[in-house]
Order: sequence, then structure tokens, then C-alpha cells
Amino acid sequence: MTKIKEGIIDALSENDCFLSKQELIEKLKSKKIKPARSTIYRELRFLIANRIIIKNTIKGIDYFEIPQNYHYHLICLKCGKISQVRINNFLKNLEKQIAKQNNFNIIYHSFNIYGYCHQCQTYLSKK
Amino acid sequence: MTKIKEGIIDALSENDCFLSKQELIEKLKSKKIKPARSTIYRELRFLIANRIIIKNTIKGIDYFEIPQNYHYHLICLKCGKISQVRINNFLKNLEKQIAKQNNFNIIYHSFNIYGYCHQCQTYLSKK
DNA sequence: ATATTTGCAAACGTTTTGCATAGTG
DNA sequence: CACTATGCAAAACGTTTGCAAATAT
Repeated sequence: MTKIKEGIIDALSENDCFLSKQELIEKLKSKKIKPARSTIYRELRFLIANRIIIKNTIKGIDYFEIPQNYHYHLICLKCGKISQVRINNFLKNLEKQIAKQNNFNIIYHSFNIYGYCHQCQTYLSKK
Repeated sequence: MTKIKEGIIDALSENDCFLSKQELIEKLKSKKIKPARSTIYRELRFLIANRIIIKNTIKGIDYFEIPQNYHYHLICLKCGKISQVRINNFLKNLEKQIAKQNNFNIIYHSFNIYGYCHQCQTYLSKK
């Protein structure tokens, strides 16, 4: 476990983080870690291959996260805001059902929901 | 609606298709449509922007589909097979709940589940 | 001393762009 | 005739690779 790997994991662990490459680089910078671009790519690949982090691509941008707890992402098609929402038991049950029905051993998932957030709905209806 | 747009939509409509760029190009070829690379990119961008198709990126590869019916994808981490599974009512209910809880107007989703398929589980347990 | 990690620059592949041409209403 | 769609080549961009230097074991 090197300083850079540790930095990435720390950054992604801090308050349930879900970070793009750019955001991750910023976070590392604030920790005084400034790896070369190639190093970041190599580390991310390593961490993904070893199932320590997962990659979730939304609208062409890669986001990285530590699969710590059940959640889904809400992506607003107007303002672009992405919010991470902790899961209710419903999803846990759904996964159990899916696993059983398909004889599939689930390791993790990405569940991205696209639509309009509250503000943008309000905005649209006012127009 | 041009011949190429039509070809893409047809290809993606045929038996619930979910195609990578490569697969799509093959399908078009068999329809005697051979657009320039830039045209494909332009058309896909257009169709996505206009919500006619959606893009779902799995393990760094973009897949395109027409959001016709509720489904999720099972992705095997060993053999790489991706299967599309039609939805049960459970997911429809879950979406309703999510929409209500977050005051979010859902347009579409992508739900990707990673793990081990039946064959690969069997294979692993035999080793 | 050996193995691993890192940075740098070059290479590579994919996607986008600019522009000229073809096709359409 | 004006407008859009297309192909081609070049440019731009993100990612990967090879190698040498630095660091750690």
C-alpha cells in the first residue's frame, strides 16, 4: 500500500465520495499528493482490477467509488446534478430476488436513474 | 429521418437489441449501410441528445439501446457475458418509490449488476 | 541488491471538427 | 437555390506504454 493508493482510497472514503478523475486529482492535491497522470491511471486500474474501487460511467464521465453501502444515483438531465442516495431495503430485496431468479452471484451494482430533479421540474413548470 | 438514422434505430429495435458501436456497425453493414465513422458518431450523438436512444457504458465500452421496456443487465466478472433481463414488477414499484421519495421525475435508468453467472460459479466451485 | 513505484515522453486509439461534396426539398 | 447530411482528413483528447530514475524492501 503506497502513499498514492492510500491517498486515493482516503479521498474516496471521505463522506461517501463518488469522484470523477478531475475531482479526485483535486482532492489529492489538497493532501499534497500530485502524482503523474500515468500514475493515476495505473493506480485506478489496479484498484478496479482488485475490486477495491468501482467505476461508474455517467454521461461519458468516469466516476470512482468504494462500494461501501447500497445506493443509487439520481442524474438530472437538465442541471446535470448527480446525487447519491442511500438505499432502502427495497433494493436489497430486489437484488436477492434477481440473484435467485438468474442464479447469479451478485458482487456489486450500479444503478443510475436519469430524469428531472425537484428544482428543474419546478423551473420547467414555471416557464 | 435519414437512411442511416433509420438503420440505426432498426438495428437497435431488432429483438431488444443492446449493441456496442462495433456490433452496430456490423448490423448496419448487413443492411448495406456503411456510413463514415464520423457519421456514426454524429448520429449516435444526435439520437442520444434527442432521447431516442440511450447509452450505457459497461466496463469502458459504450452500448446503445432504445429504452423500450424495463430491464437490467447482468455482467459476469469472469466470462464477461452481458445478459439483458426483462423486469419484474418489483423494479417498477421501486422506481415509483424512488420518484416519490426524492421528488424526482424519472425518465429512464440503467441498472447494471456485476457478479458471477451460473456457469462461472459452477466452474469456480469445481476447481 | 532487488523489486516495485513513479514520472516523463511518446505512442495509440477513439472521438470530434472543419471543410468540401453530395443529396434533398 | 438553400439546407441538411455525408465522407474524408486532420486535429484534439484521453489513455496506455516503454523506459529510465527514484524509492522502498
